Amino acid sequence: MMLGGEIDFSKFCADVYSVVQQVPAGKVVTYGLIARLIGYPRHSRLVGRAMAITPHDFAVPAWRVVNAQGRTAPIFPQQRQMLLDEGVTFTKSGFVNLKAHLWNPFDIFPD
DNA sequence: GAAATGACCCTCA
DNA sequence: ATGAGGGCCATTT
Repeated sequence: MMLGGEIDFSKFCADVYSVVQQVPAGKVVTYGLIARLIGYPRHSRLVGRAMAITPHDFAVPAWRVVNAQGRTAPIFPQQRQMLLDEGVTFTKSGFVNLKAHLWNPFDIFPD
């Protein structure tokens, strides 16, 4: 059983991955947004930890996860090119253009 | 148990 | 844009 405040990390990871799997090609999602969507609004860092142990296969599109500034992951150098291959645009300074590519989880206004 | 660590987030200068 | 500083919180030293 989970004691107060503690987290079932394996379940947490499963929830994180289930969200990431819903992000379509050409869109990105942020750590903080994922954290809020799965009910752990203050755990953006833990989301990062979950992503760090994601196998580099195609089951979970980990490359579509960036931080709130549009920065790509420090330990994942290929990420930028992979996003470019999907048509994601970057600013001159190397940040993802979130205004254009941040995924809307509610899909109120489909593209 | 204290201190350091990290794919984070925010504000301000 | 860049950097500093504070806040955050589970995990690992």
